[in-house]
Amino acid sequence: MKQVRTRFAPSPTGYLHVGSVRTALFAWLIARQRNGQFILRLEDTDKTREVTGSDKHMMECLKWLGLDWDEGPDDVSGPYGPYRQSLRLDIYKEWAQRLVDNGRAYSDPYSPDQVQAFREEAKAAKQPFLYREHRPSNPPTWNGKHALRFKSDPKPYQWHDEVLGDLSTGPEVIDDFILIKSDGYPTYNFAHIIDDYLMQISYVIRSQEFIASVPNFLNLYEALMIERPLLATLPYVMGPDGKKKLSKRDNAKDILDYRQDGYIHEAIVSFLATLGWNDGTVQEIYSIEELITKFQLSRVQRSGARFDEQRLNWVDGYFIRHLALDDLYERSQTFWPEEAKSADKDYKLKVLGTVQERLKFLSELPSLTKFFFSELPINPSLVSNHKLLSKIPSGKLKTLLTASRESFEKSDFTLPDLEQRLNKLLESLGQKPVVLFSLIRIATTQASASPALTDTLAVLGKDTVLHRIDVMLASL
RNA sequence: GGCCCUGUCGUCUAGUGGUUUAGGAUGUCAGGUUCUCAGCCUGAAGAUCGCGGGUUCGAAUCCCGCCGGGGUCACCA
Repeated sequence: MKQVRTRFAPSPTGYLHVGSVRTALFAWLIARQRNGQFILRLEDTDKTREVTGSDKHMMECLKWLGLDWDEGPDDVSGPYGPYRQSLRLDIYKEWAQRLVDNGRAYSDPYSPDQVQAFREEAKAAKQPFLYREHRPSNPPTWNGKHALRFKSDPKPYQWHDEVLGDLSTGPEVIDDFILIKSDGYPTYNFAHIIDDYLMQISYVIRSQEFIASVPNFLNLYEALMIERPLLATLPYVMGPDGKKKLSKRDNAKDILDYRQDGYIHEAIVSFLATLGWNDGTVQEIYSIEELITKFQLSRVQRSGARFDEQRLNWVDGYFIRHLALDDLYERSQTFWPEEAKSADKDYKLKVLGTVQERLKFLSELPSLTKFFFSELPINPSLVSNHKLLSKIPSGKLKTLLTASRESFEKSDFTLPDLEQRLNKLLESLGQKPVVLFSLIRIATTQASASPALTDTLAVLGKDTVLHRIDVMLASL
């Protein structure tokens, strides 16, 4: 059986967003589940759109997600290199020359303005524009100054797509597209065909915008007399409006921004995989290993899926909750609040344990844990805005806090002891938890929300708790 | 305008003629978990399966027509 080889072939014009990464992920999964190779190729044939450094940025993104490639540009390399199209111009010229020699390519004698005039003519007549209707009878010899066009052979096509199923089109969609631009660079339409063939790609997995060009590609494969790979067309990832595909122009985030925000890369992968794919069971969360064994192109959705960041947040929270504490600690290194710099690992681990199930992503860490590391200024509005505490006179609040302090002073600050003391205080002071616990929470954290009170007190420790209650008492 | 793709709860989806009074998840709301936020548990609301015909004892599922959405018709990929 033929070796499975898939590729991801971005144009280095910016960054990778949810849509592009999902395409890469699906291609990577196919390669990994069949012990094949995953190839990274840079399609840098449009020098005007290229963004310096975006190649490195994209590679960094793929690496973060764990989408490693077996062959690719720079230090990775491989037997079919180079893996940057701009370094392969001689190869394209050679293949183009073959087409010229066979009478299947010709020089375009028209200026861009003239072609544009043809196009507008067609548009005015509400007809699709077909260059071949203007095919010159005696084109000049190809000298590298003119664009080189494919001499197409219009005919109907039927083909199978791994995702969309059986597809067909008529001869009216076949046209003489440009192979080599007048600047000497090949077009995508030509270069990717040659490269996929030479790099022995067995599956071309790409997004939907290319579907209309497939018949032309099929025509070119025939003219080149080369075997074509299997084709799989992925639906779009849609933007928030649900109508247009997600694009950099709207609000599509750079995937690396999610790293910045403290998302777990496995969560991004699981979320992306289930955006337009499911295995037919009710499973919602997948490890990378599970995806490798379970993924199937035939179960990829045919319609576009909207990118829902709320769902991503749920998936990410799920992953965070299920991480071993040590693992979570390792991943949280760069997200701690400034005040935590001097804290030791044991203390941080305890703090992390109390907020693990509350985190959606790691950049929430500072706001959730700040009070564990520094004494915050007394905020009177926490009491005055509280629906019950605000109705209690400050003298009474003082009494409650003082009694609590006395009890805490005798505590060993273990969880069972704190719990027992709190229960006794509720009883002896005749207070409801909502009153007493809120008061103690505010006194010790200067926050309206915190982890469970006993956990919070135990982590803060006796000295801190007593001191903060004293400060609070003085302010009442 | 031609061609191609597509259309199930707000969102992601299950579903390929009958076990479906259309299931799950998320999101929303309510109750519970000694207090808050989150989590967890329980429950609720939420889809005339784009619309109209037809086939059939029976259709989200098959056929026809229509409508909506998207893509493409670049010397961009």
